[in-house]
Amino acid sequence: MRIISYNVNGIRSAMNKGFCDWLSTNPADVICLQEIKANEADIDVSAIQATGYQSYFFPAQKKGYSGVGILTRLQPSEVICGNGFEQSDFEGRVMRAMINGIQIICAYFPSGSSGDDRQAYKMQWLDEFHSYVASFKNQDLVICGDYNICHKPIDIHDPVSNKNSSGFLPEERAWMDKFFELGFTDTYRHLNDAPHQYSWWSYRAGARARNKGWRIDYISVSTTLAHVVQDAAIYPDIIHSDHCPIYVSLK
DNA sequence: ATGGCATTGCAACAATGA
Repeated sequence: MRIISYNVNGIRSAMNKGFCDWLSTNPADVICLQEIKANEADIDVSAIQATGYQSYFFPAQKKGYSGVGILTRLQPSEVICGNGFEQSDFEGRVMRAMINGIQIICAYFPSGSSGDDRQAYKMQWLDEFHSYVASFKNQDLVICGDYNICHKPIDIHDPVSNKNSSGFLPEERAWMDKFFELGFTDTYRHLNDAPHQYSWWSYRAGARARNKGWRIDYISVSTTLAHVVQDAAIYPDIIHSDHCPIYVSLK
């Protein structure tokens, strides 16, 4: 099974930049989307379906904000919106689909960049998400998403000047350690130790052209699944968003 | 330390993002 995670920064904006042409190339069997920033009624779903994907969306209650979605060429046996935490579900941050016997979770972790209150909420959300994934005892999980955290210095272009930046704070990086220790594997790092590999770049100051980025998007799998990870990739040349798609293929 | 850029809602800028 081939899986992609992609923060599209507004699915309508991405569709205006050729997102469906890219879908038509059949880039994966399942595509987890974050930051759709739209209600389903405002999305041209027929244009997506014409590329061969079924679509499921979980928008935020707040119009034009956050929201996640799953596009799939395979029939899910179950699709669940939300993870049971009130604020997270109000903001449309987590959904999951059971596909070919694997629980695929799509998550848009909060940003803490807009102020102390949002950073505090991010830390609360991380605690909640940890208990959510821990509740799937003995099940194989694939956790796709925009984690909004760089795990290690290799995952950010300038670890020194960003040492106090939300997304690279010690407590956030410690959460990533704890998350992986719970029994998950970072599929990209499992296969690749190359530096300068990023999935998000600021729109400002030509950051993307200069590859001044952050690796904040991940596809994690239950460590019991690590042996079936065939390939993992980042696609920085696919440009419909300030993030790029990331990819994994499972045997 | 600051600002820089983009999407969206809603019709002028405000909110948000990392």
